[in-house]
Amino acid sequence: MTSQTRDREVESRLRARDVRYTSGRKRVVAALASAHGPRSAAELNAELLPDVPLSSLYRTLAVLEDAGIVSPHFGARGVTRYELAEWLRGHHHHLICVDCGSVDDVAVPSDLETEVRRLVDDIGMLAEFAPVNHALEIEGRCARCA
Amino acid sequence: MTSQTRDREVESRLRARDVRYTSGRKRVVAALASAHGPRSAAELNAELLPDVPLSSLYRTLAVLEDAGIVSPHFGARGVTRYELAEWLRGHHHHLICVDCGSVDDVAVPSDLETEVRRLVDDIGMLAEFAPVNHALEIEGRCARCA
DNA sequence: TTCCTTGCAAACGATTTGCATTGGA
DNA sequence: TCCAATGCAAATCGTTTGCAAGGAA
Repeated sequence: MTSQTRDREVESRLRARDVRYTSGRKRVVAALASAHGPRSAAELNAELLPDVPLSSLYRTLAVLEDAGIVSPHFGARGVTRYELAEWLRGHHHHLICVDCGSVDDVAVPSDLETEVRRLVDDIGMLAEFAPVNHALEIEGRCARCA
Repeated sequence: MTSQTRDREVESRLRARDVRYTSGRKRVVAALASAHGPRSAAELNAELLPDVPLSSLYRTLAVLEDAGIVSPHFGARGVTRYELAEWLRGHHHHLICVDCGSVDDVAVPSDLETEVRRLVDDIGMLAEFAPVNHALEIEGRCARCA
C-alpha cells in the first residue's frame, strides 16, 4: 500500500468519526508505518521532529485506536506500544530479543500462517473457546545479539 | 507436582539466594498455584486473607521473579500479571476473552505443541532469529461469554 | 463562529523505594 | 545478635485529563 493510499484510507475512517487528519496525526501514522515494530509514546516523542508533546501523542494514539487505525501491544513492563492495525500492515507476529529487548515484526509466509491458524482453531475446539485473533510472540536472540 | 514438592523446590531455590521462604511468600505461591491464569498484585491483594499489603506483594513478586519462580505476563494496559514459571506449571498458552477480559491457561496436547514448536523454529530460521521461548496468545470468546 | 485540536500543568493509577520496625535462624 | 522481611508513607513513572489558547471549515 502506498503512503498516499494509506493516508486516504485513514482520512476517510477519521472523517467518518468527525475527526480531522491533522499534520501531527499524519506524522504519527507515518512514523508507525516506517517502523519495523510497535512503538511507545515515549519512543515516538523521541523520533518525531519537530516535537510532538507526550500529551498530544497519547491523545492521537487514543483517537487512532478508537478508529481502528492502530492497535496496542502490551509486551513490556508498564509500557504500551502501538502499531498500525492489521488491515493496514498485514498480519504478522513478533520477535522479541531477550538480550536487547527489541521487538521486530515478522510476516509469516502464508503456508506457515495457515498452519498457525489451524492450530489455533484446534486449540479453541479443545478448550471451548472461539478464537477471533491470535498472536505468536517469539522470544529469542536477534541476529545482532546472537 | 504436589504442593509439598513444590514448596521444597521453591524453598531450595530461594535458599540458594539467601532469601527466606516466609509464610507470606508461601501464600502468594499457593495462590498462584491454584489460579487458572496469571494474577496481578491487586488481584492477589484482594484474594489473600489475612491481608498482604501491596508493597509487600510487589516485593515478593520481584524476589520470586528474580529467582525464576514466577514469570511476568504483560497482557493488559498498564498491569503486570504473574504466574508460576514453566518448570513449576508446565508449558501452556493463554486464552484471552475479548468480552470479559479474563485470561485462562490452556495446556496444549503434546502433538499440537510439537507442531507449534516446529512452526516457531521454521519462522526463526526464515528470520535469522534464535527462538528460546514462545507464547501463543489467543483472543476470542470464552464459553461463558460466547 | 463553531468545534476540533493542541499544549501545558495537574491529576491518576500501577509500581517502587526510604525508613523504622518486626521476626526468624 | 544479625540481617532479611514487613508495612506504611512518600516518591516515581507511564498515562490521562482540565482548561485555556490556537486553527480549520
